[in-house]
Amino acid sequence: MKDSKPHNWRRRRGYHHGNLKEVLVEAARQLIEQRGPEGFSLTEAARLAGVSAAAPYRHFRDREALLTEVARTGFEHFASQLEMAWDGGRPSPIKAFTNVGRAYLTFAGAEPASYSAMFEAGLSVEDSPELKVAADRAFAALRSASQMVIETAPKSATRPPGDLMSLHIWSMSHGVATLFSKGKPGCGKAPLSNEEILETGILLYLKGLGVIPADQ
Amino acid sequence: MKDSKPHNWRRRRGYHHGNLKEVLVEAARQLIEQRGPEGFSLTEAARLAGVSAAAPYRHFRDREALLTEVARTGFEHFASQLEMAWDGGRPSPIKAFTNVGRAYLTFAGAEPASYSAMFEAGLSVEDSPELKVAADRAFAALRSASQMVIETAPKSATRPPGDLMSLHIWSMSHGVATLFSKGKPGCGKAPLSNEEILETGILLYLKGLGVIPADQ
DNA sequence: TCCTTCATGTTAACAGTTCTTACTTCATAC
DNA sequence: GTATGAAGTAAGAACTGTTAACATGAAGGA
Repeated sequence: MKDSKPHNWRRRRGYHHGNLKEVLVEAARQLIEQRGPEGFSLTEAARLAGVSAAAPYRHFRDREALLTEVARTGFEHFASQLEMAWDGGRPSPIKAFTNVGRAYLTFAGAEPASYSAMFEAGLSVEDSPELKVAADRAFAALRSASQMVIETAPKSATRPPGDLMSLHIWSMSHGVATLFSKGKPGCGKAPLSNEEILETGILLYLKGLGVIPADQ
Repeated sequence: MKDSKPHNWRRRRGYHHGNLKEVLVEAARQLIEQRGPEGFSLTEAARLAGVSAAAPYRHFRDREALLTEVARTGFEHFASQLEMAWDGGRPSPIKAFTNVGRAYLTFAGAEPASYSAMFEAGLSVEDSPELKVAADRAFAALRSASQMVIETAPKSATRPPGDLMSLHIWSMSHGVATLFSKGKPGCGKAPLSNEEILETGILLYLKGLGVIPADQ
């Protein structure tokens, strides 16, 4: 669906499935997209994968373990997208930074199930070291980009630490990504697209930082 | 818990409960706080209210109807808090505006169940007119405050429409409120409190607007 | 004062669904 | 040709939402 290499989706050549683990993760994603992170069932994921209800237990200890795997792979993919968008700050830090913002929304829109497993499923990072590693990688991308943007500001300007700036940007991105979707409480009052809302917001924030001249 | 008048919580003087509807809503809030919006059960809410599993159907058509009521009353309360914090723009629009931001976080922290029913439960505003009314009231508070702040900006500055500004502020507030809590993926990297993160973010945004002098 | 009415409870049951385990069977790699 | 990993089958125990039929008791009119 998003990967270049084909998944052999639901293709089994015999008794053994072959790649049940990946297929279960993908099935879980489909279900989460429909019913939300708490509403998906291990049994139904198995059914969707064309396999018995007990089969998943060969690959996942728990229902929660599958959910965690969805979140983990989501963070991995998320991090890749952000890093790619940042592209080392090319062509310019500011331009690259807005690209990161766009990439954030693109990911949230293209993989809503991953996104909600990552941020709305109530998983704790402390429960799984692998999850923490993947999450940290994504945040590191945001933080290093923020840091580099800040350093382009004139010395006279107020320069908050890169950590803080990345939290600001992250918050606004997350807010835009989760609030303004179909049917959500705040929808309808926005004649603009998510991308436009976030981009104008980031631009104003960057002006406040002094990174962008105020009269632009 | 948050109201001045006592609820007669779980007090029944006979066969009839007296105020079962309110008590069920409050019970649902407790459960949602523990298990999330999708994880609460009508049966368990009834049990918590000290009443049979069928009793709630006298007051709510559905499981979802109860969830909707949690969200609706949440929005009502939310709107009140925001309006109170804004206080007509006193003592100054900027000060009042940061008060609104603080009130936003206070509400999300004090009533996490309401908040998640309002924004993370996947309820559609279109399904219930009453829900829409309550939600609109909250957003109106945010929008009128934004509008008034914008009008204090010098004419030379870029002045986005109040609608757009309120979406920016709402996004950042929602992001801060939902991202940086105990155990959440992004927690731990923040040596600052939610309030500090949001306040510094809003201040930088307002500088970008030209509402606050840049060298402050 | 009594008797009816009716909103509000209760009990009981149906029809699903889920998670999870124990044991069995298959097919592949060594 | 067998060890082993990966599926299937079956079953238990627990929930759930929801409905139907019955019980209660407070309010108000006769």
